Amino acid sequence: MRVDAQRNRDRLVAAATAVIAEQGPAASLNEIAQQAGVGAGTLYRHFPTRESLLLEVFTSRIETLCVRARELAQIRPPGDALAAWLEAFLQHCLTDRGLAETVMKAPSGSDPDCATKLRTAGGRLVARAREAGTVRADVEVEDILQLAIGIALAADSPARAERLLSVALVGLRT
Amino acid sequence: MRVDAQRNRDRLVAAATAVIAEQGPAASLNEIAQQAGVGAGTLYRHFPTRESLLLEVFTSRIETLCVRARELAQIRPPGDALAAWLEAFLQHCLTDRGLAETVMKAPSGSDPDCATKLRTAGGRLVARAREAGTVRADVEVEDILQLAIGIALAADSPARAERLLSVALVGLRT
DNA sequence: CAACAAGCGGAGAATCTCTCCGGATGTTAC
DNA sequence: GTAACATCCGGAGAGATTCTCCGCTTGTTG
Repeated sequence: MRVDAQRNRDRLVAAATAVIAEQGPAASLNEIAQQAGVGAGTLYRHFPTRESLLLEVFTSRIETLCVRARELAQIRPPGDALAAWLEAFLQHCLTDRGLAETVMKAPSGSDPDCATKLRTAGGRLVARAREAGTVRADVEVEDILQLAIGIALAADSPARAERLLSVALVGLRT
Repeated sequence: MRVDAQRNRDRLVAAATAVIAEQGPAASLNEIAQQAGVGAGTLYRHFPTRESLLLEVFTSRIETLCVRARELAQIRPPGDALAAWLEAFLQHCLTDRGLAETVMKAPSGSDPDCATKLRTAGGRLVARAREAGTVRADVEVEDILQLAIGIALAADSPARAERLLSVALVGLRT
């Protein structure tokens, strides 16, 4: 990749991060391009869809969560680790409005595919908890993630989101 | 209200119902107005926001659910009635893409305020179940509705949605 | 049936997404 | 260094959409 292309890409992600933090994930792509000092065409060349841009913006969050999953797996028993990780995931979703939606709608075939990484990281925790007999065996990995995403999407306050997650966790236990 | 105004309103709702069934809840309002044989201004006079139109479109669904809540309250024990009603709610959300979102975002102050009716109807079932000691006492009415809405929003298939609801119901029991 | 109020329509302003291609700018081979 | 090439850029503009505004039409009422 040419250096100017890389620089523009970086600028776009930085501008998108700022604008989205301010206006939410439905912010104008035009404005993002302008803020980045770049033409609209450049934006669309680097990020063909809005989702691909959002995914890039949320990359650092997602990777933080992946790391957290590994940490928790080491310092906590399976059941606790899963619960703590879901809570962290929820926290991030509530902070960055749009993260949950982005992860939900993410296509599974894109290249950096952060959403898939997140699923894998969470999946390990779930698998471990299931082997340890802490969570129901008839529940798939994807179930648990979707439940967390749904809670993040529908809850109208952080307090409620946490309560709903705790309810869901009770339901997940054996 | 003048009779022509009423007629136009009816036409708009009919057209919106058809177009939304075909294109989803993000359908063009222009097209809905055109389909109704009415100017765009007329649409916006009757329904200032997209949400208000969607709410009207989903009115019959919502009222069906309110009726169902009353029926279930009579023929089933409290816990079962609530579970069955939530399942019915989920069914409707999965059928009419956009119902869940509409109910979620509905302003609580509008006049026919179907969303509030739905909350009241569901609320009675929840209250009854709580009095009977079937559901946890520390869970509010709104919690349960938001949980169901979240599941409807995030689930990627009807089968998964039902499984998630069953998990949630376990968590809600005392 | 006149006078008034209520409602209508659709042109148009403002905004947004997304495309296209002439021209500018890195990169590479010599 | 520089010529030749591939890559990338910019932003005008097409097309779509939301929403407003106001002159004109149509019901309603006494």
